[in-house]
Amino acid sequence: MSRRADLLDFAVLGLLHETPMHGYELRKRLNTALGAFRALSYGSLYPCLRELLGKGWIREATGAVEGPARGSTRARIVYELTADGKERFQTMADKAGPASWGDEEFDVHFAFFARTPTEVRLRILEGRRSRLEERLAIIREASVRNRERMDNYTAALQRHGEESTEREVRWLEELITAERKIRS
Amino acid sequence: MSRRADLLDFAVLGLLHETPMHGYELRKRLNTALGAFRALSYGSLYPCLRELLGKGWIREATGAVEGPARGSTRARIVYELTADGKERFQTMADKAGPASWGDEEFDVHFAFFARTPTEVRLRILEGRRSRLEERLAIIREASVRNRERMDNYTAALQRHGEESTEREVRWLEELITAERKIRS
DNA sequence: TCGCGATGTATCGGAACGATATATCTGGGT
DNA sequence: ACCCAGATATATCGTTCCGATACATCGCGA
Repeated sequence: MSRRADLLDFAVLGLLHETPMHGYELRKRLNTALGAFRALSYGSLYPCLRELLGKGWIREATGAVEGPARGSTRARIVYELTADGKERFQTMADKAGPASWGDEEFDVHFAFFARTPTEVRLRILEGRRSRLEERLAIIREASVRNRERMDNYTAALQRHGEESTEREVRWLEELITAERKIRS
Repeated sequence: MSRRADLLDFAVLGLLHETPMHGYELRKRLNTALGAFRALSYGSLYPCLRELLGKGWIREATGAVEGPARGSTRARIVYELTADGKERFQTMADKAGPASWGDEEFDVHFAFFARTPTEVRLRILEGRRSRLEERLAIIREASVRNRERMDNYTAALQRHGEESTEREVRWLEELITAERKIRS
Protein backbone atom coordinates (compact mmCIF):
# COMPACT_ATOMS: atom_id res chain seq x y z
CA MET A 1 0.00 0.00 0.00
CA SER A 2 1.54 3.28 -1.12
CA ARG A 3 1.78 5.26 2.04
CA ARG A 4 2.26 8.67 0.49
CA ALA A 5 -0.68 8.24 -1.86
CA ASP A 6 -2.92 7.25 1.04
CA LEU A 7 -1.98 10.42 2.82
CA LEU A 8 -2.79 12.43 -0.27
CA ASP A 9 -6.17 10.71 -0.48
CA PHE A 10 -6.86 11.68 3.09
CA ALA A 11 -5.83 15.30 2.52
CA VAL A 12 -7.94 15.65 -0.61
CA LEU A 13 -11.02 14.15 1.03
CA GLY A 14 -10.49 16.46 3.98
CA LEU A 15 -10.27 19.56 1.85
CA LEU A 16 -13.32 18.59 -0.18
CA HIS A 17 -15.17 18.10 3.08
CA GLU A 18 -15.18 21.86 3.54
CA THR A 19 -16.30 22.77 0.06
CA PRO A 20 -16.25 21.43 -3.51
CA MET A 21 -13.20 22.41 -5.52
CA HIS A 22 -11.42 21.81 -8.80
CA GLY A 23 -7.91 20.40 -9.16
CA TYR A 24 -6.01 23.61 -9.56
CA GLU A 25 -7.37 25.08 -6.39
CA LEU A 26 -6.95 21.83 -4.48
CA ARG A 27 -3.30 21.94 -5.32
CA LYS A 28 -2.96 25.49 -4.07
CA ARG A 29 -4.63 24.62 -0.80
CA LEU A 30 -2.51 21.51 -0.40
CA ASN A 31 0.65 23.53 -0.99
CA THR A 32 -0.17 26.20 1.56
CA ALA A 33 -2.73 25.10 4.14
CA LEU A 34 -1.17 21.77 5.02
CA GLY A 35 2.44 21.75 6.11
CA ALA A 36 3.12 18.60 4.13
CA PHE A 37 2.75 18.69 0.35
CA ARG A 38 4.70 21.92 0.14
CA ALA A 39 5.64 20.94 -3.40
CA LEU A 40 2.90 18.61 -4.55
CA SER A 41 2.82 18.30 -8.32
CA TYR A 42 -0.02 17.64 -10.72
CA GLY A 43 1.75 14.43 -11.56
CA SER A 44 0.54 13.16 -8.20
CA LEU A 45 -2.71 15.06 -7.80
CA TYR A 46 -4.56 14.18 -11.00
CA PRO A 47 -3.93 10.45 -10.79
CA CYS A 48 -5.11 10.67 -7.20
CA LEU A 49 -8.34 12.39 -8.22
CA ARG A 50 -8.99 9.76 -10.85
CA GLU A 51 -8.47 7.05 -8.28
CA LEU A 52 -10.82 8.68 -5.81
CA LEU A 53 -13.42 9.01 -8.56
CA GLY A 54 -13.00 5.32 -9.36
CA LYS A 55 -13.58 4.35 -5.77
CA GLY A 56 -16.69 6.48 -5.60
CA TRP A 57 -15.43 8.72 -2.85
CA ILE A 58 -15.73 11.88 -4.91
CA ARG A 59 -17.85 12.83 -7.92
CA GLU A 60 -17.92 15.58 -10.50
CA ALA A 61 -20.25 18.29 -9.28
CA THR A 62 -22.82 18.84 -12.00
CA GLY A 63 -24.44 22.24 -11.75
CA ALA A 64 -24.52 25.34 -9.75
CA VAL A 65 -21.14 25.41 -8.12
CA GLU A 66 -19.58 28.12 -10.30
CA GLY A 67 -16.06 29.29 -9.72
CA PRO A 68 -15.30 32.99 -9.77
CA ALA A 69 -15.22 33.04 -13.55
CA ARG A 70 -17.32 30.94 -15.90
CA GLY A 71 -16.69 31.08 -19.60
CA SER A 72 -18.03 29.06 -22.45
CA THR A 73 -15.91 26.01 -23.14
CA ARG A 74 -15.93 22.87 -21.13
CA ALA A 75 -13.06 22.82 -18.67
CA ARG A 76 -12.80 23.26 -14.93
CA ILE A 77 -14.02 20.11 -13.29
CA VAL A 78 -15.35 20.67 -9.81
CA TYR A 79 -15.21 17.71 -7.44
CA GLU A 80 -17.37 17.08 -4.42
CA LEU A 81 -17.42 14.47 -1.70
CA THR A 82 -19.91 11.58 -1.89
CA ALA A 83 -21.51 9.96 1.14
CA ASP A 84 -19.01 7.10 0.82
CA GLY A 85 -16.22 9.63 0.67
CA LYS A 86 -17.34 11.24 3.91
CA GLU A 87 -17.44 7.86 5.55
CA ARG A 88 -13.99 7.00 4.23
CA PHE A 89 -12.60 10.30 5.46
CA GLN A 90 -14.01 9.73 8.92
CA THR A 91 -12.54 6.25 9.09
CA MET A 92 -9.11 7.66 8.34
CA ALA A 93 -9.54 10.59 10.73
CA ASP A 94 -10.53 8.26 13.56
CA LYS A 95 -7.48 6.08 13.23
CA ALA A 96 -4.40 6.89 15.31
CA GLY A 97 -1.30 4.74 15.04
CA PRO A 98 2.46 5.07 14.61
CA ALA A 99 1.80 5.92 10.98
CA SER A 100 0.17 9.19 12.08
CA TRP A 101 3.28 10.33 13.90
CA GLY A 102 5.52 11.11 10.95
CA ASP A 103 6.27 14.69 9.91
CA GLU A 104 3.84 14.85 7.04
CA GLU A 105 1.19 12.54 8.40
CA PHE A 106 0.94 14.50 11.60
CA ASP A 107 0.44 17.81 9.80
CA VAL A 108 -2.40 16.45 7.72
CA HIS A 109 -4.11 14.78 10.65
CA PHE A 110 -3.76 17.92 12.68
CA ALA A 111 -5.24 20.09 9.96
CA PHE A 112 -8.44 18.05 10.27
CA PHE A 113 -8.58 17.86 14.05
CA ALA A 114 -11.85 19.74 14.00
CA ARG A 115 -13.40 16.53 12.60
CA THR A 116 -11.46 14.20 14.88
CA PRO A 117 -12.72 12.88 18.24
CA THR A 118 -10.92 14.24 21.31
CA GLU A 119 -9.55 10.85 22.33
CA VAL A 120 -7.96 10.34 18.93
CA ARG A 121 -6.57 13.86 18.97
CA LEU A 122 -4.87 13.14 22.27
CA ARG A 123 -3.37 9.88 21.09
CA ILE A 124 -1.97 11.52 17.98
CA LEU A 125 -0.52 14.47 19.88
CA GLU A 126 1.12 12.16 22.40
CA GLY A 127 2.40 9.80 19.76
CA ARG A 128 3.88 12.68 17.85
CA ARG A 129 5.52 13.96 20.98
CA SER A 130 7.25 10.70 21.75
CA ARG A 131 8.35 10.40 18.14
CA LEU A 132 10.04 13.79 18.43
CA GLU A 133 11.60 12.83 21.73
CA GLU A 134 13.12 9.76 20.14
CA ARG A 135 14.56 11.95 17.44
CA LEU A 136 15.92 14.30 20.06
CA ALA A 137 17.64 11.40 21.79
CA ILE A 138 19.29 10.37 18.53
CA ILE A 139 20.44 13.91 17.78
CA ARG A 140 21.90 14.32 21.24
CA GLU A 141 23.64 11.00 21.22
CA ALA A 142 25.15 11.77 17.83
CA SER A 143 26.34 15.18 18.89
CA VAL A 144 28.08 13.70 21.93
CA ARG A 145 29.56 10.90 19.86
CA ASN A 146 31.05 13.28 17.29
CA ARG A 147 31.84 16.17 19.55
CA GLU A 148 35.60 16.36 18.77
CA ARG A 149 35.55 16.16 15.02
CA MET A 150 32.83 18.76 14.63
CA ASP A 151 33.54 22.31 13.48
CA ASN A 152 31.55 25.34 14.62
CA TYR A 153 29.18 25.37 11.68
CA THR A 154 28.26 21.71 11.85
CA ALA A 155 27.72 22.15 15.57
CA ALA A 156 25.54 25.20 14.98
CA LEU A 157 23.40 23.30 12.49
CA GLN A 158 23.00 20.45 14.92
CA ARG A 159 22.13 22.74 17.79
CA HIS A 160 19.63 24.58 15.66
CA GLY A 161 17.92 21.35 14.70
CA GLU A 162 17.86 20.33 18.32
CA GLU A 163 16.29 23.60 19.39
CA SER A 164 13.64 23.48 16.70
CA THR A 165 12.66 20.02 17.78
CA GLU A 166 12.55 21.04 21.42
CA ARG A 167 10.28 23.94 20.56
CA GLU A 168 8.06 21.58 18.63
CA VAL A 169 7.78 19.38 21.69
CA ARG A 170 6.82 22.31 23.86
CA TRP A 171 4.16 23.31 21.37
CA LEU A 172 2.74 19.80 21.49
CA GLU A 173 2.74 19.88 25.26
CA GLU A 174 0.59 23.02 25.28
CA LEU A 175 -1.82 21.39 22.87
CA ILE A 176 -1.97 18.24 24.98
CA THR A 177 -2.74 20.25 28.10
CA ALA A 178 -5.50 22.13 26.29
CA GLU A 179 -6.91 18.89 24.95
CA ARG A 180 -6.99 17.32 28.41
CA LYS A 181 -8.90 20.31 29.67
CA ILE A 182 -11.47 19.89 26.92
CA ARG A 183 -11.93 16.24 27.72
CA SER A 184 -12.60 16.79 31.38
CA MET B 1 20.60 16.44 -14.27
CA SER B 2 19.39 14.65 -11.17
CA ARG B 3 19.29 17.33 -8.54
CA ARG B 4 18.84 15.12 -5.50
CA ALA B 5 21.62 12.80 -6.54
CA ASP B 6 24.00 15.73 -7.02
CA LEU B 7 23.24 16.86 -3.52
CA LEU B 8 23.98 13.41 -2.20
CA ASP B 9 27.29 13.39 -4.09
CA PHE B 10 28.17 16.65 -2.44
CA ALA B 11 27.24 15.42 1.03
CA VAL B 12 29.20 12.19 0.67
CA LEU B 13 32.30 13.96 -0.60
CA GLY B 14 32.00 16.41 2.27
CA LEU B 15 31.78 13.70 4.90
CA LEU B 16 34.67 11.78 3.39
CA HIS B 17 36.69 14.99 3.51
CA GLU B 18 36.80 14.67 7.29
CA THR B 19 37.79 11.03 7.41
CA PRO B 20 37.52 7.79 5.37
CA MET B 21 34.40 5.76 6.06
CA HIS B 22 32.42 2.76 4.86
CA GLY B 23 28.89 2.87 3.54
CA TYR B 24 27.07 1.87 6.67
CA GLU B 25 28.63 4.60 8.72
CA LEU B 26 28.21 7.16 5.94
CA ARG B 27 24.51 6.48 6.05
CA LYS B 28 24.39 6.98 9.79
CA ARG B 29 26.19 10.29 9.55
CA LEU B 30 23.99 11.41 6.66
CA ASN B 31 20.88 10.56 8.65
CA THR B 32 21.91 12.46 11.75
CA ALA B 33 24.57 15.10 11.09
CA LEU B 34 22.95 16.74 8.10
CA GLY B 35 19.41 17.98 8.45
CA ALA B 36 18.50 16.70 5.03
CA PHE B 37 18.67 12.97 4.33
CA ARG B 38 16.84 12.18 7.53
CA ALA B 39 15.72 8.96 5.90
CA LEU B 40 18.30 8.20 3.25
CA SER B 41 18.17 4.58 2.14
CA TYR B 42 20.84 2.26 0.84
CA GLY B 43 18.94 2.21 -2.39
CA SER B 44 20.29 5.69 -2.97
CA LEU B 45 23.61 5.50 -1.16
CA TYR B 46 25.25 2.48 -2.76
CA PRO B 47 24.52 3.48 -6.34
CA CYS B 48 25.89 6.89 -5.44
CA LEU B 49 29.12 5.40 -4.10
CA ARG B 50 29.53 3.35 -7.24
CA GLU B 51 29.07 6.43 -9.36
CA LEU B 52 31.61 8.41 -7.34
CA LEU B 53 34.06 5.54 -7.69
CA GLY B 54 33.50 5.51 -11.43
CA LYS B 55 34.20 9.22 -11.67
CA GLY B 56 37.39 8.80 -9.70
CA TRP B 57 36.33 11.09 -6.89
CA ILE B 58 36.63 8.42 -4.23
CA ARG B 59 38.63 5.18 -4.00
CA GLU B 60 38.64 2.10 -1.83
CA ALA B 61 41.11 2.65 0.95
CA THR B 62 43.54 -0.26 0.81
CA GLY B 63 45.28 -0.83 4.13
CA ALA B 64 45.55 0.50 7.57
CA VAL B 65 42.26 2.26 8.08
CA GLU B 66 40.66 -0.33 10.37
CA GLY B 67 37.26 0.23 11.81
CA PRO B 68 36.54 -0.62 15.44
CA ALA B 69 36.13 -4.29 14.63
CA ARG B 70 38.10 -6.27 12.06
CA GLY B 71 37.27 -9.84 11.39
CA SER B 72 38.54 -12.28 8.82
CA THR B 73 36.32 -12.31 5.78
CA ARG B 74 36.30 -9.70 3.10
CA ALA B 75 33.57 -7.15 3.71
CA ARG B 76 33.53 -3.62 4.95
CA ILE B 77 34.75 -1.39 2.16
CA VAL B 78 36.28 1.84 3.37
CA TYR B 79 36.16 4.76 0.98
CA GLU B 80 38.45 7.77 0.90
CA LEU B 81 38.58 10.97 -1.11
CA THR B 82 40.94 11.27 -4.08
CA ALA B 83 42.64 14.49 -5.12
CA ASP B 84 40.05 14.87 -7.88
CA GLY B 85 37.34 14.33 -5.32
CA LYS B 86 38.66 17.11 -3.14
CA GLU B 87 38.72 19.41 -6.12
CA ARG B 88 35.20 18.43 -7.09
CA PHE B 89 33.96 19.02 -3.57
CA GLN B 90 35.52 22.46 -3.49
CA THR B 91 33.96 23.38 -6.81
CA MET B 92 30.55 22.50 -5.43
CA ALA B 93 31.19 24.23 -2.10
CA ASP B 94 32.23 27.44 -3.86
CA LYS B 95 29.09 27.67 -5.92
CA ALA B 96 26.13 29.67 -4.60
CA GLY B 97 22.94 29.96 -6.62
CA PRO B 98 19.17 29.63 -6.19
CA ALA B 99 19.68 25.88 -6.11
CA SER B 100 21.47 26.24 -2.77
CA TRP B 101 18.51 27.92 -1.14
CA GLY B 102 16.16 24.96 -0.87
CA ASP B 103 15.49 23.25 2.45
CA GLU B 104 17.80 20.32 1.94
CA GLU B 105 20.43 22.01 -0.19
CA PHE B 106 20.88 24.73 2.37
CA ASP B 107 21.43 22.29 5.22
CA VAL B 108 24.11 20.41 3.35
CA HIS B 109 25.90 23.54 2.22
CA PHE B 110 25.75 24.92 5.71
CA ALA B 111 27.18 21.77 7.24
CA PHE B 112 30.31 22.33 5.15
CA PHE B 113 30.62 26.07 5.69
CA ALA B 114 33.97 25.52 7.39
CA ARG B 115 35.31 24.73 3.92
CA THR B 116 33.40 27.48 2.15
CA PRO B 117 34.78 30.99 1.48
CA THR B 118 33.18 33.81 3.49
CA GLU B 119 31.75 35.54 0.43
CA VAL B 120 29.98 32.39 -0.66
CA ARG B 121 28.72 31.78 2.85
CA LEU B 122 27.16 35.23 2.86
CA ARG B 123 25.48 34.76 -0.50
CA ILE B 124 24.00 31.45 0.57
CA LEU B 125 22.74 32.79 3.89
CA GLU B 126 21.15 35.79 2.19
CA GLY B 127 19.66 33.72 -0.58
CA ARG B 128 18.18 31.33 1.95
CA ARG B 129 16.75 34.22 3.90
CA SER B 130 14.95 35.70 0.93
CA ARG B 131 13.65 32.27 -0.01
CA LEU B 132 12.11 31.95 3.44
CA GLU B 133 10.69 35.43 3.22
CA GLU B 134 8.96 34.54 -0.02
CA ARG B 135 7.48 31.52 1.68
CA LEU B 136 6.35 33.67 4.56
CA ALA B 137 4.60 36.03 2.16
CA ILE B 138 2.74 33.12 0.58
CA ILE B 139 1.71 31.72 3.96
CA ARG B 140 0.44 35.09 5.13
CA GLU B 141 -1.45 35.80 1.96
CA ALA B 142 -3.10 32.39 2.13
CA SER B 143 -4.09 32.81 5.74
CA VAL B 144 -5.73 36.14 4.97
CA ARG B 145 -7.45 34.71 1.90
CA ASN B 146 -8.96 31.78 3.82
CA ARG B 147 -9.52 33.47 7.11
CA GLU B 148 -13.28 32.80 7.34
CA ARG B 149 -13.44 29.17 6.40
CA MET B 150 -10.65 28.17 8.76
CA ASP B 151 -11.28 26.36 12.03
CA ASN B 152 -9.11 26.79 15.12
CA TYR B 153 -6.87 23.82 14.45
CA THR B 154 -6.11 24.67 10.87
CA ALA B 155 -5.38 28.21 11.98
CA ALA B 156 -3.08 26.96 14.75
CA LEU B 157 -1.16 24.80 12.30
CA GLN B 158 -0.76 27.73 9.95
CA ARG B 159 0.35 30.06 12.71
CA HIS B 160 2.81 27.50 13.98
CA GLY B 161 4.35 27.11 10.54
CA GLU B 162 4.55 30.86 10.22
CA GLU B 163 6.30 31.20 13.56
CA SER B 164 8.81 28.48 12.79
CA THR B 165 9.70 30.18 9.54
CA GLU B 166 10.03 33.53 11.25
CA ARG B 167 12.39 32.04 13.80
CA GLU B 168 14.40 30.50 11.02
CA VAL B 169 14.74 33.93 9.43
CA ARG B 170 15.91 35.43 12.69
CA TRP B 171 18.50 32.69 13.06
CA LEU B 172 19.77 33.44 9.58
CA GLU B 173 19.97 37.12 10.39
CA GLU B 174 22.22 36.42 13.36
CA LEU B 175 24.46 34.29 11.20
CA ILE B 176 24.59 36.97 8.51
CA THR B 177 25.59 39.59 11.06
CA ALA B 178 28.32 37.35 12.42
CA GLU B 179 29.54 36.63 8.92
CA ARG B 180 29.73 40.30 8.05
CA LYS B 181 31.80 40.91 11.14
CA ILE B 182 34.22 38.18 10.09
CA ARG B 183 34.57 39.65 6.64
CA SER B 184 35.42 43.11 7.89
C1' DT C 1 25.97 -22.47 22.54
C1' DC C 2 22.04 -20.41 21.21
C1' DG C 3 20.00 -16.56 19.43
C1' DC C 4 19.21 -11.79 18.72
C1' DG C 5 20.33 -7.16 17.61
C1' DA C 6 23.87 -4.47 15.43
C1' DT C 7 26.96 -4.22 11.60
C1' DG C 8 27.58 -4.42 6.76
C1' DT C 9 26.78 -4.74 1.48
C1' DA C 10 23.61 -5.00 -2.22
C1' DT C 11 19.40 -4.98 -5.45
C1' DC C 12 14.86 -4.05 -7.63
C1' DG C 13 10.11 -2.92 -8.69
C1' DG C 14 7.01 0.28 -8.12
C1' DA C 15 5.83 4.99 -6.43
C1' DA C 16 6.50 9.81 -6.92
C1' DC C 17 7.58 13.94 -9.19
C1' DG C 18 9.72 17.56 -12.35
C1' DA C 19 9.16 19.10 -16.61
C1' DT C 20 6.29 20.00 -20.01
C1' DA C 21 2.29 20.48 -23.43
C1' DT C 22 -1.98 22.62 -24.30
C1' DA C 23 -5.60 26.04 -23.98
C1' DT C 24 -8.42 29.81 -22.10
C1' DC C 25 -9.27 33.81 -19.37
C1' DT C 26 -8.08 38.44 -17.40
C1' DG C 27 -6.12 42.81 -16.36
C1' DG C 28 -3.23 46.50 -17.35
C1' DG C 29 -0.41 49.02 -20.31
C1' DT C 30 -0.21 51.81 -24.63
C1' DA D 1 -9.06 48.89 -29.25
C1' DC D 2 -5.46 45.81 -28.95
C1' DC D 3 -1.96 42.86 -27.25
C1' DC D 4 0.48 39.98 -24.34
C1' DA D 5 2.14 38.33 -19.97
C1' DG D 6 0.69 35.80 -16.27
C1' DA D 7 -2.92 33.38 -13.85
C1' DT D 8 -6.13 29.63 -14.35
C1' DA D 9 -6.86 24.88 -15.61
C1' DT D 10 -6.17 19.88 -17.02
C1' DA D 11 -3.19 16.21 -18.30
C1' DT D 12 0.85 12.96 -19.15
C1' DC D 13 5.36 10.61 -19.11
C1' DG D 14 10.27 9.39 -18.50
C1' DT D 15 13.44 9.71 -14.99
C1' DT D 16 14.63 9.56 -10.44
C1' DC D 17 14.21 7.79 -6.05
C1' DC D 18 13.57 4.85 -2.18
C1' DG D 19 11.19 1.19 0.88
C1' DA D 20 11.43 -3.40 1.42
C1' DT D 21 14.13 -7.02 1.44
C1' DA D 22 17.87 -10.50 1.07
C1' DC D 23 22.00 -12.09 2.71
C1' DA D 24 26.05 -12.68 5.78
C1' DT D 25 28.95 -11.90 9.86
C1' DC D 26 29.87 -10.23 14.51
C1' DG D 27 29.59 -9.41 19.49
C1' DC D 28 27.43 -10.48 23.59
C1' DG D 29 24.40 -11.84 27.24
C1' DA D 30 21.51 -15.68 29.05
